[in-house]
Amino acid sequence: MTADIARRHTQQRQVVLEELRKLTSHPTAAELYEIVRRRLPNISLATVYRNLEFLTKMNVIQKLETSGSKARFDGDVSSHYHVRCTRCGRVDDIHGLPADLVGGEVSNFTSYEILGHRLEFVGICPECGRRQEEDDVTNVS
Amino acid sequence: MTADIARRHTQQRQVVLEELRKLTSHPTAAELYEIVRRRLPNISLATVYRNLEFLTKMNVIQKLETSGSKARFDGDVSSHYHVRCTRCGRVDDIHGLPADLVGGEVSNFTSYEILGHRLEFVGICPECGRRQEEDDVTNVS
DNA sequence: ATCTATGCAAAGCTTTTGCAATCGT
DNA sequence: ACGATTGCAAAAGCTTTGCATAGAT
Repeated sequence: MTADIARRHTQQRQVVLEELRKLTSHPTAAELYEIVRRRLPNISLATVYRNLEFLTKMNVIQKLETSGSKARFDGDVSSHYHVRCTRCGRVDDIHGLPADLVGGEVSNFTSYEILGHRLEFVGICPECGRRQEEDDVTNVS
Repeated sequence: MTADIARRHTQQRQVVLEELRKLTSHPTAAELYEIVRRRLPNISLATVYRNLEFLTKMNVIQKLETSGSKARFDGDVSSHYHVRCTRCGRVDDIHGLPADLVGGEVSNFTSYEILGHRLEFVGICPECGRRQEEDDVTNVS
């Protein structure tokens, strides 16, 4: 059932995929490039972009383009939602939440043929929340 | 309750707002620029961007940045969801759907402090759907 | 041998910014 | 008069693309 991952099985494509799968941080192309570079110092950013696009089309990874100016990538293609921190931009998975959170009643309110939806939560990550509290204490004057 | 729209009440800002409010098409900055240009031929794209940003901050309009590479703008700030056509990129409002479609149960599944969510539906707009059917007929060979 | 994939550099596209001039108050 | 706003052009930031070379099957 797994899509065949590559027409040409190159080291670059393999390493891009492996490193992405090691991460739960949903990196941008540039972030992943820096990581992959530790194993393949001569790889180019363009190759990372091309492989990320290719793997997305093959449905081996997924591209998260809900908001923000940079696309982020997720090595986990199972359907799940994400939270984005409004302070630091970090993106995390939300596990356990039903993937069909948004019902089919939508079709009654539009003339579009609904194929799906994109949902992303926004909030403050624990780290930024903690930093906030520290600042609050520090700023008492 | 309306935020005061402008510190300086310029013609450019006024026309940008008026033209945006006439549209239900959620134009991009460049699209709106072309429209505004019909009334103010010398306006610059930068001014359109600056005013869209300003009006967004004033909460007079809203910026839709759910997906796609270009931001789109909505002269209607009431909270409502949108559908995006995967074929032509067009974005329409969905009216009548409860704005709190996505429940608060989310907090049980993440350590983030949840502030809100971005939800956008994707599908095929009536026009593209019709075009599809025509093509299907045409392509019978 | 063939044809995809890569690296590099350049280009593309959307958005932002520096600056001097202009306009609103 | 003062300072926000404008127009222009340049810059910035992310992503894509052309092209010759290298590499996979």
